[in-house]
Amino acid sequence: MRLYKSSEYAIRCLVSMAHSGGGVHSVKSLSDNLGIPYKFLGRLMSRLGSEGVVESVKGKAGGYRIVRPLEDIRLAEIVDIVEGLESYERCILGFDRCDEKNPCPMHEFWSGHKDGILEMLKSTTLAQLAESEGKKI
Amino acid sequence: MRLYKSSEYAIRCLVSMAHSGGGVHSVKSLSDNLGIPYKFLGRLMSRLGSEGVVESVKGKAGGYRIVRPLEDIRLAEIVDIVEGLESYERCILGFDRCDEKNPCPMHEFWSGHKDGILEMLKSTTLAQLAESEGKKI
DNA sequence: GCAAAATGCTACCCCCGGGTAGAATATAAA
DNA sequence: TTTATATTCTACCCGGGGGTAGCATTTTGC
Ligand code: SF4
Ligand code: SF4
Repeated sequence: MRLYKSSEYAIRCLVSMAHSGGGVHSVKSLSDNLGIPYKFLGRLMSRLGSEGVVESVKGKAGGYRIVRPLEDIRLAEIVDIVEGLESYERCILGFDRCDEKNPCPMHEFWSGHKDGILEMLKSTTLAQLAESEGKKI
Repeated sequence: MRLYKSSEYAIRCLVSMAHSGGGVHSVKSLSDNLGIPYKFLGRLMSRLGSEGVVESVKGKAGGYRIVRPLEDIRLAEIVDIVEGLESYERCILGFDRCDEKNPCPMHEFWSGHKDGILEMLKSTTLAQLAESEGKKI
């Protein structure tokens, strides 16, 4: 019942970058500041780069930079890239092919929360998260 | 963002047993009816037996039987036995030591849903789930 | 008593998320 | 041009959830 660590890392990383302006951040500095394993974060950022969320700057003083507008990057997109959204679109019990006509006994208890969480991921943008100055990342 | 398969199996299995009366159910029949791997379910039921949720009946025509009152068995207890509740008591981002004074930027978005889900697990009993006749398990 | 049918137990296997290591490559600064 | 600093790529290890196999044990029904 939690995001994969990769998703957590990606979100914290992007929020941190957005928070401190649109400059270039090296994986090394991000790794140190956020306490994320260096090599692991490197591979993760590379992935986000190939998906067009960030842009890589090679060579000395290089790193990664967010290119798209912050208002345009939603949590759901990040989670989808890193771990996929399948788990968030179906039920906590993992059943396939569920609808209102053929629910399991838990449906009425679970359905609302599931939809709420997915909606939260889909509606929250990096811009919103970056606004919260002073809060921990 | 879902229960472990073990938790799903345990819940479906217990609901099925509760649904069809308080008799003895063999692992074989449960495995066939619910489509759960036989050996895997056997080990899982053994676990539930040692935790006092069900009782094992050995020998021919043996199996497992729910002993405690259905109103007394809550989903949270089952999940706790099978996979632990730690993941449901902390946040979707996996941070430690969070409080209202030192929130991360996602807190206001996430906190309500997290509490709601845990509360749902804690308040839902097997008796409630067993009531829903005709619904799929 | 004996065989059938059930649980109980141990030892494996596979997959994948998480993490590490190292070398190759690119590039800006000195 | 050299060098330091960065990304990039591949390969590997580890732990745990999920799953399988086999055999021992228990007890009922014949
Ligand atoms: S709670 Fe609803 S969505 Fe989940 S398995 Fe049951 S019927 Fe399907
Ligand atoms: S959302 Fe709240 S509980 Fe979760 S990491 Fe942020 S501050 Fe902590």
